[in-house]
Amino acid sequence: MSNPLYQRIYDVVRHIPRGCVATYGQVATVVGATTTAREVGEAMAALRDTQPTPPVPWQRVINAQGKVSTGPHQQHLLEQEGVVFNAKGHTDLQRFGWRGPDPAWAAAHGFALLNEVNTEKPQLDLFGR
DNA sequence: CGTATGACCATGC
DNA sequence: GGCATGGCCATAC
Repeated sequence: MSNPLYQRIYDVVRHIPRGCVATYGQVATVVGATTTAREVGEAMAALRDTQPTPPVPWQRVINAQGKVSTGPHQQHLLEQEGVVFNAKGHTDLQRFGWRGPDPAWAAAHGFALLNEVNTEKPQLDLFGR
């Protein structure tokens, strides 16, 4: 697509590392203030017909509930990359969730970072032990 | 330009 | 946890 907005969305998705997942909302936040999760979904849907080059790792974009939105195939692709899902199809966003783009890259291309949530999290030892 | 649509999300029950 | 609702905003017609 020559669509500028979609190109920006694809650029961001291409920066999600292997073995990580990002939510539609996260991608929307990075792309820009007016961009919504719905538009990210639209941009991903457009890939069903035409795959741009370089390819976009669309499977790494999932919904805010930690589940895939398109069916078992997407989950399978992620599992091959090392992402773990439980029996109900949920993944742990704290563990596999994307922490945001490289700050230098984001600044160079005019993208935002993922503020809020992360940074310092309380040391609740509720997983692992 | 108005309407319908959507691989979404937060909220409330 | 599931289901319904309203909001969101770019696209397609």
